[in-house]
Amino acid sequence: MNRRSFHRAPEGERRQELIEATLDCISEFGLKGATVRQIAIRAGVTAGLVRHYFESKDQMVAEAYRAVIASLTDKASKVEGDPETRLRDFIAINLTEPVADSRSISLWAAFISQVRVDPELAEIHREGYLTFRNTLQELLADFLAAKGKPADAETCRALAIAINGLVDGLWVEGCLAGDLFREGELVAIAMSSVEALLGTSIGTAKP
Amino acid sequence: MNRRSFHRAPEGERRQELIEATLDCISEFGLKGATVRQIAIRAGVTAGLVRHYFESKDQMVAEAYRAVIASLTDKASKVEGDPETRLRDFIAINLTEPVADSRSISLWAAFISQVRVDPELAEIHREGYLTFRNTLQELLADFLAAKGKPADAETCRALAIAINGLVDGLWVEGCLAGDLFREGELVAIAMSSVEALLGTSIGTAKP
DNA sequence: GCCGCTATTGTTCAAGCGTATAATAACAGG
DNA sequence: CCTGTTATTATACGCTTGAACAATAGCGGC
Repeated sequence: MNRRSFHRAPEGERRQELIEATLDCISEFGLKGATVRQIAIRAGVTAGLVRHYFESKDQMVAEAYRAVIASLTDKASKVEGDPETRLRDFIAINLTEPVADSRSISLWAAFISQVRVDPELAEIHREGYLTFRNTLQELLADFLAAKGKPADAETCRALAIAINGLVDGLWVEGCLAGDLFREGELVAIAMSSVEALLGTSIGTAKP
Repeated sequence: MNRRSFHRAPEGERRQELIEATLDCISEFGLKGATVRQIAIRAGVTAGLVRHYFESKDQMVAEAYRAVIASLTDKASKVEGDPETRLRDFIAINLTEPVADSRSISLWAAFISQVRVDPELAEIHREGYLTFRNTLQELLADFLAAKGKPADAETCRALAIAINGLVDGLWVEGCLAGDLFREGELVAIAMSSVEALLGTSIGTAKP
């Protein structure tokens, strides 16, 4: 019986490949369909190797969750330009691909459904949520200041909670039923809604 | 070896008990922790009985999902009174217990994570979502008409999408991190946000 | 060019899974 | 009180799972 040939992956690369394969399996087959064997097949290795890189399957899943959070928040946290542009980009990024697609929400939901079961996942979630909301809150404070609008901390907090909710909710709607909306419709609705909430144009008015 | 005594449950009751036990297990242990044996223990019966009531475990899970959707939408769809009161109650119901709690979102997320895997669950979800949004859209149309505000179908559609997103998003925030908000804070934020979106008071102004 | 290290393979194991089936306890009707 | 029906239990089966382990192939240092 011939042992199949194999090549050694460069430092750290295998780890990343395994995490990516884990996410592929979770999004395609669900959490319970993401078995060690299935993940190994997807990554093009054998099951035994998983245990060489991760102490347990649970640990690998937790790391995979961190990767999901990062992929969902990285781009939006790096917006640049003047406050108005940053706010607009923040909203648009979160409601268009690749952040808003069915794979993303499958992964997000799979992990959210486990936060009650696994305290480590709960901690990862809370940290990601607060980071996201605080980014938004600073964005809003900068924007309102630039517009010469009064914006005490309490007002900014309430607006950040509301707009965070709005964006998250529209993100869910779009991910789950993208075909029910016209191209760009969700982004347009989000923009005009945020304008209504802030009582100010954010530069999206039609000519 | 003594066979344990048992009693026959009234017609249909067992079915309901099994579905409830299924939901308990999913919320406590996750989808993969909700095994036939665990569910049977929770329901106080033996595993074999499950197959007497359901053709397969998958079928039972699908029925359990229907029960979740119903529990999340039933109360809000039965609001009564004048349009303003109905709109206010609709919002408040969705953002307070028992609709908004950590068990609800665990269940919701567990099923959402499977809509890509199981077409039957996807169908159940879509139906529930559209029903919910249409209820809200009619609520808005009635409310705006009562206020003497112009409200063509397209405007109502956009408002329903936005407010649905807002309520869903705040629901998620509240379910996952209820301790980060003050008592009634999310409802208050939702009310003032909806007022801003509609450009009208909905009777929540402070004296 | 050999040697040691380790990344990778292939195999095995006990536990738990969903399902199938036979035995039996409870109940309804005559 | 007996009898037929069926809801329920108990047990078994084949399969998959996460994990453990020994064997080995590839690679860096000498």
